[in-house]
Amino acid sequence: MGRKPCCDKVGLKRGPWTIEEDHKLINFIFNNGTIPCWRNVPKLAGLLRCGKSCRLRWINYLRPDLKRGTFTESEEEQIILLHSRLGNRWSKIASHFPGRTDNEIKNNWNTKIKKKLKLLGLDPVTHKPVEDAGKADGNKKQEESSETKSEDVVEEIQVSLDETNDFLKDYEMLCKSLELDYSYTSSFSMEESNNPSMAEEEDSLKQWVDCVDSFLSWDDNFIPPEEENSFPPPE
DNA sequence: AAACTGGACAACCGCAGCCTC
DNA sequence: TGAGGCTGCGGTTGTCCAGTT
Repeated sequence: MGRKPCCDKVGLKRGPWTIEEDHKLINFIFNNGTIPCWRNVPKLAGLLRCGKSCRLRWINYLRPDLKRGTFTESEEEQIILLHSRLGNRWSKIASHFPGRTDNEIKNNWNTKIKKKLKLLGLDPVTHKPVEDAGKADGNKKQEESSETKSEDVVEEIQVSLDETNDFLKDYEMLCKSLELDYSYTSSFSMEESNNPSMAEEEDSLKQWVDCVDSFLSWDDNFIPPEEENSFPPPE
C-alpha cells in the first residue's frame, strides 16, 4: 500500500539553497554532463538534499541558459495568448520562451498577468470578457445594497469592453506572428556535449561559470571545491 | 524606528504518467 | 499484466524585501 517517499527525508536539508550547495551542484553537473538519475545526485555531489530538490534547483535557477529578469511586455502578451490555447500547462508554455522556466512563468501569471487581465475585463481562466461575472457581481452588490448600479460603473464596464476588443485584435496579430516562430529549441543541452563544437561549448560554459560566480557573489568564508575538478568536464 | 502589508519568487508537496522488471 | 520506481508537472506555501503606516 502506498508508495515510498521519493527520498529518505530524515536528515535532509530543506529551505533556501546556500551558495556552497549551488556550487556543489553546478560542479557535479559539469563534471558528469548528463544526469540519468537525479535520485543519485545528492549523494554523489555531497548534498544533503533530495534528488527532486536538486533537479528543481538546477532547472529553475542554475541552468546556464536561463534568461532571468522581468518579463517584457511582448513576452507577457505571448504568455496570455499561449495560456488561452494551452491553459495551465506551464511547461508547454515555457517551451516557447528561451531561457524561461515554467515556474517563472507560473509565478508571473499568478502575480501580474492575472491582475492585468482582470483590469482589462477578461476572465483569466476563460480569457473571455467577464460580462457575466460583472452581472453576477452586480447582483451581489444588489443583495448587499438595494441601490442600483451607478452610471459610472456602467461606463467603466463599457471602457473595459472596448479595451478588451483592442486586446483581442492584438491577439490575432500575435497568433499570426507566433505561427511563424514556433520552432524554438533550447540553446543549451547536456545531451549535446558530444558534438564537434565541444570546445566552443566549453568556452561558453566557462564564461557562464564566471558569470554565475559573480551573481552568486561568493562570500569570503566559502572556499570553492578543488579548482582542478571544476573544469573542464571529463571526456 | 518599528510594525504591518503586499508583491515577487524560490521551494515544497503530491499526483500523473511513463518505464522497467 | 500489474506493482513499484522515477521524473515531470501544476498547485500551493514559505520567505524575503520594499513600501507604507
